[in-house]
Amino acid sequence: MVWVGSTYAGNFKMNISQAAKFTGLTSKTIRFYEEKGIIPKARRADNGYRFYTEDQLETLGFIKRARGLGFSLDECKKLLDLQHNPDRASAEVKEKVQENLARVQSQIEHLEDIKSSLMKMSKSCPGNKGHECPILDELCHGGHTEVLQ
Amino acid sequence: MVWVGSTYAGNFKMNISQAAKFTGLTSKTIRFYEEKGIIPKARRADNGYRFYTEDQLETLGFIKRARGLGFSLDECKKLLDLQHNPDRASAEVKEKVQENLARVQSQIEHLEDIKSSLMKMSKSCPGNKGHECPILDELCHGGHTEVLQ
DNA sequence: CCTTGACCTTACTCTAACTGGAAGGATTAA
DNA sequence: TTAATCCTTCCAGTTAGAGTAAGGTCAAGG
Repeated sequence: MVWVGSTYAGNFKMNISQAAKFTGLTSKTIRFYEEKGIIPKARRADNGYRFYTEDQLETLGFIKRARGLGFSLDECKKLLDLQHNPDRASAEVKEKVQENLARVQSQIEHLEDIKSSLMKMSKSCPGNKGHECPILDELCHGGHTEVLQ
Repeated sequence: MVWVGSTYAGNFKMNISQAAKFTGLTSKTIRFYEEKGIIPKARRADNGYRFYTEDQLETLGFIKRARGLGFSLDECKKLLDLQHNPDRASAEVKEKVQENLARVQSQIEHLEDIKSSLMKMSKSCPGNKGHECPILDELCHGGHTEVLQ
């Protein structure tokens, strides 16, 4: 068998920790993806160890990048399915991206609301050794800087 | 016993679903907070039902509002402890708020990075019936719009 | 040949903050 | 009486892994 770095006959195999290092995932995470059916079951060497070829590494990298863009594992799976489907339309992919974009945008807006409430609170509080605290007062009795859920 | 709305002798009692309606929580959530030790165990009526007095309702409202501002349950507990501690300094409370603010801010920044990557991707894709898809290409092979973790 | 350390395997538990459901008892209205 | 709606407890599931334990494998050094 040919391992890392070598390019014998254009193919190579990595064991799980090498694949982890290569993709930026952890061994645990790779096994977890397999168990959850996000990726197909890895092939095994004679000793029972998993090994990964170029294609599998590409798939793992795909997931790593999609996760980094805020896609759920479920969505990663759907994106992978589109990637492996030659009859896909780019519109389907774009739609997933835009759904995600909308969700990210609404999370940002929610956090911005929270941020402005927290800033108001922070400004209202002397932040000294005294016991009086407008922050606690507001948390206790409610106020108009409250964030609507 | 005097129930909702009534103010007999300045005290009243609510059962769990009334307390839930009043605070905007759910009965399940209130029980959960009790089980987790975020709030003290509720007193029980003769039939075993929990009931809540004005003070308890205030505490529940406190948590509801603090949660809405992005504090974890653990932090809510700490804020409640400060609220019940007459020797607190407002500086301690303000510190919690500022920690939370910093976390919220960094979440916003992370999401903004993701958002801009997603927008670039979306623009690069024709979004038609064709199979060619720059989004999938980038997820597959990595690109410079990648979000650094 | 033996040991040591670094791998690999599976299987189990834990996290946050709930939500949903099942099974059984209590209360209330018709 | 009966039905609907409460209440109780307990158990399982959610997301995306991380942590730990017990045991098998492998390569290097003495």
